[in-house]
Order: sequence, then C-alpha cells, then structure tokens
Amino acid sequence: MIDLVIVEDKKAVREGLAVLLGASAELDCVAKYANAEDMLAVLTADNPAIILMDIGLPGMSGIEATRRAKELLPETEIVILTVHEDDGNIFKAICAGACGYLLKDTSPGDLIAALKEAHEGGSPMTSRIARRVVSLFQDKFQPPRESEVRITDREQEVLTSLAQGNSYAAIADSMCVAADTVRFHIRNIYRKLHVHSQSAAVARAIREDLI
Amino acid sequence: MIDLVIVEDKKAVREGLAVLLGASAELDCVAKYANAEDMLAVLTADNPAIILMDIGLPGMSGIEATRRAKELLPETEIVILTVHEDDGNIFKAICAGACGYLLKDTSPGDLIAALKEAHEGGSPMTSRIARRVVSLFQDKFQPPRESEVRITDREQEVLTSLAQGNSYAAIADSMCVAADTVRFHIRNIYRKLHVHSQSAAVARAIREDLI
DNA sequence: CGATACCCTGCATGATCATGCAGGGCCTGG
DNA sequence: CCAGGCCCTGCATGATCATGCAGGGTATCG
Repeated sequence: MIDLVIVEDKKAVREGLAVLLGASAELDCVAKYANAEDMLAVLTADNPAIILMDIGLPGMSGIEATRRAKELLPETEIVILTVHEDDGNIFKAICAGACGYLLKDTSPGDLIAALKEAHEGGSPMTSRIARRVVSLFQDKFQPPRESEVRITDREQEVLTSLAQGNSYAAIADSMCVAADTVRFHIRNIYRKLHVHSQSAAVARAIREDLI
Repeated sequence: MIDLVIVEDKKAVREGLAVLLGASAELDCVAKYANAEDMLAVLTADNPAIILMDIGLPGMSGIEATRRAKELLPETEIVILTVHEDDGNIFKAICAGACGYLLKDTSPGDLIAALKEAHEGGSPMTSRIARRVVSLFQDKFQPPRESEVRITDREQEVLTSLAQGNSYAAIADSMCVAADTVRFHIRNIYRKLHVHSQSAAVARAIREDLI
C-alpha cells in the first residue's frame, strides 16, 4: 500500500479525493488536511509516501509547504494538484521539490495512475505541462550564450584573481610577472569589455560567463 | 496531415517506422534519412512539422542535428527516439531544442499519440523521462540559494551602480547623497561580504544573486 | 525608553588604480 | 618576411579607493 496524504482547502474536493483515491487497492489515504500548517505539524508522524498538494491554500502556499515538507521528509514524493497552469507556479513548484504536476481536471483513473507512477520514480504530468517544463529548461539553459568577447587565457587569469579581491601586486605575484604586466592585461580587458573600472569588468565578465 | 521526417540509421527500423507511422490517418511521412547530414541538406525543402530523430547516428549525432535543424526551422518540433535513457543525453537533447524524448520500446500506438501531442504543443515523454528532466531542473535551479547575506536597499543600489562602473562621486550624485555616504555603504557591504575591494564585492554580489 | 537597524555626513591618509607613452620577445599565417 | 596577436616590462601622474575615527538623524520593537 502507498500511504497518501492530501492537502486541499476545499472540503468537498478534499473528501472527494480521499474517497476516490482510497478506493484504489494500492493507495491508502492516511490523512487529509485543509491547510499546510496542520499537515506540517504532524508530517513526520504521518510519514506518507506521497503528498498530493494543492497550491492555493489559506496561509502558507502549497509551494512553500512543498519546500518544508521536503526538508522534513526528503524521500516523500510530492505531487501538485492545482488549477494553475502558468509557468511561474510550475517553475516554483518543481524548484521547491515537487516531482509531479497535475491539473484538477485529471480523471480519477488518471490520478490514481499518476500517483502510482510518482511512487515508482516517475514524474506524472501532462504532455502540455511537460512542454512548459522543457521550455523553461531551454530558456534557462539553452543560452549557454557564447560571449561576443574573446579574452585570452592570461586575461582570464587576471580577471578571476581580480574577482577574488586581489590587488595588482598580489596578482602579479601569483602569476609571477611584474605588476605592470597585470596592468597591461587589465588595460586590454577594459578595452575588450568597454569598461573603465575593475568592478564593471568583473561584473561583465561574470555575466558573460567569461570567468 | 502532419508532415513527418524520420532520421534513423538502421534501415529496418527506419522503414518499419515509416510504414507504421504512415499508416496513421494524421501522419504523413514525407521523407526518411539514414543520417543527419542528408536530412539537413534538404530540410527546408521537406519543411516537416515534426522530425523523429535518433541520437546514435553515423557522422553528426542526433543532438547536433537537432540544434541545426532548429536553427533552420525553428517551428519544427523535434522528438527524440532513442535507446539512451541517461541524464546526459536527455539534458543535451532538450538544450539542443528537442521537445519530446521517447524510448525505442514505445509501442506504435503510443508513438503515434506522442507525435500528435508534440504537434499540439505538448512534450511527449514517459513519466520516468519526465522525472529525469525534473531532477535535472532541480539540480540546476533548486539552489536558488537564498544568500546568507542580507544587504539593505541602499547597499544594493550602491552595488548595482558599482557593477556598472560608476565612481563613488557618480554614485553619490545619482543617489543624491554625499560621496562619503556612498563610502559608508561600501564599508558596510565589505563587512557583510567579507571583502576588501570593489571587484570582490561585485563578484560576490553577482554570484550570490544580490544584484 | 533603550536597543537595534538603517541612513546620512565629514575629515584624513596611505594604498591602489586608470591611463598615456615606449619598449622587446615569441609565434602563426599570409 | 611582415602583420598581427599575445605576452612581458618600465615609468609617470592625477584620480580614486580603503579604512579609521566621529558625529548626526529616523524608525521599529520589546
């Protein structure tokens, strides 16, 4: 049996889910709560395998509840069940530690199947939700933007050292060159990055993934 | 009809897929290729709605082919069909622009359904694959590490301005305070970040998401 | 009300930096 | 072989910064 906890503020929905899911041979609804605070208070005692979590709750949101529940029970899988299909909520829920993301129009049969998948190491979500996740992924990662700017190895060394707070003298020392040489590299860096101060150079370098 | 292109090096698999998928009322297999290079050469002429792409190809990999195909036809959806279920390939494929990721043990019926989903704005993938994606997501993003360090609004203003390359005098001017006040804030920033130079402060601030 | 946190200002001094100018060496590709 | 890129060094000067010390104000909170 898979121990399940339901967090959902609307009583009718909560009770309905409990009955529907509890009817499944593999699921056992061990507890249900109308808000996140009550759930968290006795979570370690309930020790469920899965939490089915609403997002829009009175008081603490389901997202924050997910984060805290994961801290208490890292092994517990948390599946979001919500009406919110926007990128922001999906992103935050996943970052908070949710493994699945379902919409409230999911049929009882699909819901049961989804919870079983979650328990078996899957991430239940519709194809549409998956696309949101994939798109978010691509937005954030795909632009391993190659910088327009090309800096040399030495210049990168200088920049890195600079970002660590070293003075020209210290950098020169660690690179075994004269301070004036460091100055020389810095000059070139400034020219390439179109800046005129260490701070701006370091800021640009980090933002352009140069260091 | 949904125009489909298949890229798969094994002849038997390629022909089999073409027949199977072509039999669907909604799918039309307009072309099939044994390698990425041939596919790319006439891609704009084929102009398919979907490409079903293998990863392990002779010559250019399906991952690289995905990247290039997306450059040529950004609207075309690319679905990976492979035996590789490892995080590395999943990650690279998605970053390259693939929208779906299927395994070769997918049943013909599921395959057809998946391609239709892809065409309708979904990201077809199994629950297990979805979990990999979610996990990758969490690994990379979950550390939206909230910085230990708390800086005040003014300090953040100063830092931001500093990162843009402004001098104390310029910052003071734009904030309508005395230069000594900027100095005061900088002092506090240095103390909080445990640094002793602008560059190090800016570097830490950026890396800790303070600015 | 005292504690705490934030914000603002001032002065001073030695350290560090930004920038201009001038030189030499090594290597690669046309 | 020359051009161009990268690396190295030197000197000089005015600008800027790091840091110490000292003072003031406002606001929130227990």
